[in-house]
Amino acid sequence: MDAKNQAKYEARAKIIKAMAHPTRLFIVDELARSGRRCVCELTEMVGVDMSTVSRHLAMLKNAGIVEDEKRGAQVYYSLRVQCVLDFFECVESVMKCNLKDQQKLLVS
Amino acid sequence: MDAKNQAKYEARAKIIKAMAHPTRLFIVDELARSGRRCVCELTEMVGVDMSTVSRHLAMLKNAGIVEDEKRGAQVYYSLRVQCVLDFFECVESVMKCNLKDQQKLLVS
DNA sequence: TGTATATTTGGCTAAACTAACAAATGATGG
DNA sequence: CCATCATTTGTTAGTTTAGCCAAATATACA
Repeated sequence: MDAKNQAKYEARAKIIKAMAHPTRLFIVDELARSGRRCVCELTEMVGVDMSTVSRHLAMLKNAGIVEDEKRGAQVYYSLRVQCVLDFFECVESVMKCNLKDQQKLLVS
Repeated sequence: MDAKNQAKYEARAKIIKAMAHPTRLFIVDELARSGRRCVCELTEMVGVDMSTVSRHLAMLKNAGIVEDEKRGAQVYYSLRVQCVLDFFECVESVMKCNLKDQQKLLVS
């Protein structure tokens, strides 16, 4: 793999990596469901320190997955690209496929 | 987030994490393009030790993204689920979106 | 102005993770 | 038996990072 390709796949991996954490997945899922949430709301839902949630959101923003909008004292986050939901769909089908194979093993 | 949800998002994250590496992304891309590749072919393309490639493939297999088939001395890998290509498509559109925003910053 | 709330950031620690190579082990084919 | 292909083990070194606390910043409201 040459340097150019290396850089290309590193850039892609960076974006995917931003999704590869349970808390951030939850946040993305919640934003997809509700459209928009402020940090304090997400903090309560997730149940960790607000500074931690803020960091997770900064990662998602840095990757270009979410965007923020200041409204008074609150900062509201929302999805910047809708297609991230395809991620979930695909992950679900992989999991279903894994489950099916495990059942096959049990039967035989 | 309760324990049940925690487990749910951890399982999802595990699958996404398996894709969050440039070499593994390259491999998935290559398998999507060519349909099937043995370890030795991939090793030459990637340009790292064969044992390293084998490990990457084991991770992808463990996540349920690829499957293997033994043919004589070689082991051929192929995609188990086609929808992973949606990942790429989405990542591309996120990157395009990022680029567009950067250009806006330059103009203003 | 002063206080409370919301958010980000710096500092820090512990920990997990992981990629990579080398070497040993297994399996297959000639 | 030897060569090739592949996996596994051991190891190292490096990165990463998630989490909390505390400090800094920003806004709203009394």
